[in-house]
Amino acid sequence: MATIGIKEIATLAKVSPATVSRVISSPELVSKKTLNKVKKVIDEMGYRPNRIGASLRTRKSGNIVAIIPDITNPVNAGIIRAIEQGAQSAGYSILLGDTQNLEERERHYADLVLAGQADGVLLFCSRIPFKTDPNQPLAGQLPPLVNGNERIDSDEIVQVAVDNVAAAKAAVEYLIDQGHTRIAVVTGPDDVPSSKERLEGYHYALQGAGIAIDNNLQLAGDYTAESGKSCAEKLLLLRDRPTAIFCFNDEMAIGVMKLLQRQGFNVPNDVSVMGFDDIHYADLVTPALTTVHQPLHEIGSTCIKLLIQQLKGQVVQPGRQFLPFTLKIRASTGPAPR
Amino acid sequence: MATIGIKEIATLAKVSPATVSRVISSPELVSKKTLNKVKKVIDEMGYRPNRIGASLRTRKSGNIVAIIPDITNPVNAGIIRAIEQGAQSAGYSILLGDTQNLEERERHYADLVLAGQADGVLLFCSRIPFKTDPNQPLAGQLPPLVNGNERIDSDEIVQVAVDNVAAAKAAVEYLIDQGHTRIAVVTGPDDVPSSKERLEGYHYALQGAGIAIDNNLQLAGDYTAESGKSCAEKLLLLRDRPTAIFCFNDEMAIGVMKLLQRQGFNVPNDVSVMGFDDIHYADLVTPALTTVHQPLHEIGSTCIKLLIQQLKGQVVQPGRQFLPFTLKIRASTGPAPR
DNA sequence: TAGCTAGCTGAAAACGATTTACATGATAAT
DNA sequence: ATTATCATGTAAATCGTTTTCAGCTAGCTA
Repeated sequence: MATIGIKEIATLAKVSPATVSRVISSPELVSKKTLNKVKKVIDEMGYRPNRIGASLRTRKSGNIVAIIPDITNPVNAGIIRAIEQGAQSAGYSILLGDTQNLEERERHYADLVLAGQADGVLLFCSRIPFKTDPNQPLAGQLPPLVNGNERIDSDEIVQVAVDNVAAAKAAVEYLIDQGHTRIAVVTGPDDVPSSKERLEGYHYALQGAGIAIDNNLQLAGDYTAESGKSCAEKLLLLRDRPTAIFCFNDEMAIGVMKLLQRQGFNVPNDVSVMGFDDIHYADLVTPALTTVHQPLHEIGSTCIKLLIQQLKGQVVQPGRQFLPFTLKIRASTGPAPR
Repeated sequence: MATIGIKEIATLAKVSPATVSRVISSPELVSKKTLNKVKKVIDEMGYRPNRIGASLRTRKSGNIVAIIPDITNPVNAGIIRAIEQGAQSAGYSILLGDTQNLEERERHYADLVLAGQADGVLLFCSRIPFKTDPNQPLAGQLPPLVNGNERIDSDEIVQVAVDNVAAAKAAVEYLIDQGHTRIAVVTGPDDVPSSKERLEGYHYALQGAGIAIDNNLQLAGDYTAESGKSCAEKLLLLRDRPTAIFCFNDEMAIGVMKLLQRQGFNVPNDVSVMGFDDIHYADLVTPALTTVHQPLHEIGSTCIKLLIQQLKGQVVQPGRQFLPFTLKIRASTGPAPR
C-alpha cells in the first residue's frame, strides 16, 4: 500500500502539513471551517498518523513497559489486566516484560526505556534493573517508575502493595482466635521480600498471643503447589503436628490441602489451611480456601495511575502506598481440634 | 539528562554517524580498528541507540501486538508467556492487548499496526479487527497476522490451534469406553468457534457409538465456573440424569464438580466430569480433573514463529495448523455406575 | 606506471510527524 | 484611510537513526 502521510492529506485538503497536525492534536487552534475540511479528507482517506514519526519529534513513545516475573501467576495476571485498562484509557500501550525472574531479562526490558521505546516502567520484582550510582540519590537516576507488590528496599521509589506484615498478622490472629496454637507456616523463597514480610507478621501474631516460636513449624516453600505438598509431608512427620498451616500463597495452600487429603486428613477438621492472595481458584477448590484477599485490580490501577501522573510531569510522593487487604474466611479453616 | 545520540558518539570517536550506525547494526562492514574504537566510546558513554529514530527510518517498530480476550484466563496466560519468549529472542517486544472481548478494543489494538507502532498481529479472537473489502481477497488487505485458538472463518489466514473437533470426539469416546451413554455437555457461548467445534466433536462421537443425541443433555455455559454450577443444577433436575458431564473448559468443569459435591454426589462414582484445556489447577482440584490437554507453550511458540517468518518476508502458507492434544486421564472420570 | 579492485568511510538524503517563527488577511480602532 | 490586532495559515527546522552513493586508500595486475 502506497503509504499515505500527513503531506498527502495536506495536499488533498489544500492546507499545510502543520495545519493537519493541529487538526489531529490541537484542534482548538484551527478554525471550524478548515477543521471540517481536513477532517473530511482524513476520514475519506482512512489516514492514521504514524506514531513513530510523532514519537521521534515529541520524544514520547506512548508505551509503558511492565516488568513482571511471571504472567502465568494469577496474581500478576489480575494486576496486569487492570494496568492495561488504565493505560489504554490514558492513551498508553503496555509492553509486556515477562521475565521468568531472570535478572538478565529484567535488564532487557528496562533497556527499552533507555532506548526511547517506553516512557516509564512498572516493576513487579525486587531488583532495580538500571545501573545506578549508589553514592547519588536514586531520584534523578531512574526513569518514571512504580514498583508494585515485591517491595524494593528504598524509600525514594513509589511503591504500591498490600501491607504484608499486617495481613499475615491478621491471618494468624484469626487462626489463634480459632483456638490454634500449633500454627505452621509455609513461606516463599528466603530472598523474596513479600515472604520475609509475611513471616514477620506471623511472628508478631504469635508473640502477641504469647505463643513460642517453633522453628520446626517454619518451612520454606517456593510458591509452587509442589513445594506445598512436600512441606506438608514434612509437617506430618512431626511428633507434634500443627493444627493449622498458613501458606504464604494460595498455590502452596492448595498443594498442602491436596496432600493432606491424600493422606486421609480432613481439612479443616483435622488441620486448618490458610492461604494468601485469594486467587480465583481459591474459591473453587474443595474445601474452599480461607485466605487473605489482595485487591488485584486496585493494585494494578493504582500503579498505572501513579506512573501516568509522573509521565504527565506531576510530582508523585515516593514511598509505600498500602492498599487494604481483607480476610476471606471460607471452609478450609475451623476451630482447633479437641 | 542531556540526551546523547549517535552524533555525539561519532564526534567522540572521530568518525561519521554512518560508521557508528554500522558498528551497531552491521559490524562486518567496519574495519576491526574503527570497530574497537567506536565500541569503546559507546561503552564508556553507555550509549543506547534510540529505537524510535531507527524505527522511523527502517519503517519497522520491532513490536508485535497480541490481541487476547482475557489475560486472566490461564489458557491465554500460558500462550502469551511462550509468545513473549519467542518474540524476545527474535528481538521483538510484545504489546499487550487485553480486550475483554470488546470489539472496540480489538480495533484499537489493531490500529497500532496501522499507526506503525507494531509490525504484526497475533489474534486470539474470532473477529478480524481490520476494515476489509469483502469483494477483494483478504490477503493484501491485512498486515502480517497469525490467528490462534479461536478460529476465524477464512482459509486465507494463518491459523494455529488444536483440532477441537477431534479432541472433543476423543474425549467423549473415552467416556463412552467407560460405559457411559448418558453424556451431558456444557458448552461455551453459542457464537464462539471453539465451542461450536467441540460440540461437533461430541456429536460425532455419539453418532459413532450409535447413541442418540438428547437435547436435554446439551447446556450452554459461558466458560465461567459459575455457569458450570448452574448447568450442573439443571442437569441434576433431569428425570434421567447423565452419568458423565463433558465441559468445554476446565473452569466450568471445576464449577460442575463443586456443585455436584455440594449436593452430595461423588465424582466420579456417581458422575464423571471431564474438562477441556488442562489448566494448571485441573491437577490441583479434588478429584483431579480428567481433561483434554492443550499444548499452550507450543501454540504460543508456533504462533510467534509463524508471525516472525512473515515479518522477515518469508511466505507462510495460510490455513490451519493443528497442534496435538492429549487426553489427561485423572480422577474425575470413571466407569459408568451400575 | 596506469588502471583496477576491494575494502572502508563519509556526506547527505531520507523516514513522518510536531512546532517555532513568521507571513498573510481580515477586522477593529483611530 | 491608516494602523494595530488577531486569527489562521505556512515554511522550515527538528527529532535520531539508516542507507545510498560516492570517494578515498591500498594493494594488485598488467
